[in-house]
Amino acid sequence: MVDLSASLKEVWRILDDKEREILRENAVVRNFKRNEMIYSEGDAPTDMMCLLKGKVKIFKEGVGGRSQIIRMIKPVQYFGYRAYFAEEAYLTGASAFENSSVCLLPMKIVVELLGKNNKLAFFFIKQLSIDLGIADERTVNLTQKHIRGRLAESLLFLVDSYGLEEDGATISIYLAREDLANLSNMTTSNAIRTLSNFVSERIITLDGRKIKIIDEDRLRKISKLG
Amino acid sequence: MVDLSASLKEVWRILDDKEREILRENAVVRNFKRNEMIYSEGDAPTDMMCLLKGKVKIFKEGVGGRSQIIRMIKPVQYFGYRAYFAEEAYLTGASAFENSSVCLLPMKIVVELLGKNNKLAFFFIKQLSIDLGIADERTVNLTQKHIRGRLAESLLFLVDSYGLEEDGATISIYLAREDLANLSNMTTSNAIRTLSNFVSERIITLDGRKIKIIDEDRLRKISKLG
DNA sequence: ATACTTTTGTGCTTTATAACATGGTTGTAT
DNA sequence: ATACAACCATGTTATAAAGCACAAAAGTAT
Repeated sequence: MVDLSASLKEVWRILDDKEREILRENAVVRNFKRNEMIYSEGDAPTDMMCLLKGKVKIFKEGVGGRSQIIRMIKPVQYFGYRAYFAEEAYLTGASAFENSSVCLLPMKIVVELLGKNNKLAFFFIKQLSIDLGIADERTVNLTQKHIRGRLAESLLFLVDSYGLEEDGATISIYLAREDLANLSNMTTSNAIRTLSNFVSERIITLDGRKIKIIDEDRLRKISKLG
Repeated sequence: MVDLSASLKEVWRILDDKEREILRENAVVRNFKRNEMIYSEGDAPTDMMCLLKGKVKIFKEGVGGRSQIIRMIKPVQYFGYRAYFAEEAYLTGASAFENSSVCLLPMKIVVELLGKNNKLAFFFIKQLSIDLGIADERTVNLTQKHIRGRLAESLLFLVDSYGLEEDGATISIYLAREDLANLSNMTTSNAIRTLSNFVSERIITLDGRKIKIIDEDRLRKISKLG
């Protein structure tokens, strides 16, 4: 898993003083409440976003109202720029898992900077390339692995993305079973069921939405072998 | 569906005479036989490719030897540059469906041009953004639609990508049932079965690997409703 | 505190799809 | 022409996962 939290610093380093000034002048910080939509499928993209604080999910509504979480954002990570570059409306929606602060940068300004600063262009090319790779991997994982493998993978993904609490075992994000299901491409009942199976197998323990990883090796094996 | 066949001309237009000369000097054309691998999962990427003639599939091996076709390339389309930009090994393999001619451009040269020509950078940013959107759509389609929906979608995708023959109905690519299955995320038997169902429902007709679309509207409905 | 909604947990049933088995067909190499 | 391999077709069985029903628990609003 790539540590994308480096990206803010990275971008900042790429820019010169004048460019940083331009960004500062045009950036707006907005706060979003728990479960508030940041943008919706079909919206016209105007701004690029940088998550300063909180947690955000990017998702798509599929057939029959089932929603699929495509990726999850943590501070400090950029998102919401793909659609503008592709000259499309948003194909996904974004909403805040918890109260979040987002910095909005007008894409027009970004494109202007991009036209002058090649390093910034390389930054986006690399980021998009990494994300495309992740998406391709994800397609195969979600379609070919069985339920246990998909859930195990999601748990490991959450650990990679949001880390562990001070105890070194509890995943630092508390998701509803439904979100865990949408992340792992399964029904809520199956997420619940499979979680309890993992508990009986002493792979994890549960305390409400807190998930503690007991046997990470085993989780990795389950994730790998589908 | 985006017509990517415009991309060669597009790129060519972006470049100036000197840049075109550099490309010409460093480009190599290679021919690949039917079913020959162009690159493999795990290889280190060195060149970007442009398909001049033929048909190419990009695929990934999943768990249990099942392979998943990620995308298909037609002339004149670029491919194989993602991994280099992401600074990764190839996550996918590419092989020729039929005898194909591929033009190879060293990525080092491409990156050099990229550093000087911003329009070229924008070209890649846009292309990657479009592909990322397609990948996200695909994830949801492959995971949430039922077999009939997935197969219908694949058939429409093939029509969009490779077009129809002079009769205005026969899809201009002849795939083995297995490839159709790998494209639609199902087993070969189910691809065969579902195709015959479509025949009995007078949605398509079959003649070996030739697939004739009789009722495109119905195919679209099936694809949409999962 | 109370009622009310949402979320979680479990057992049971149904269904979609994979897996398997077998035979026919087509293509290909000798 | 013959043999052999790959591909296609179809029926049967097995199973993973969805769907449904209901109850308990937790969270939220009045």
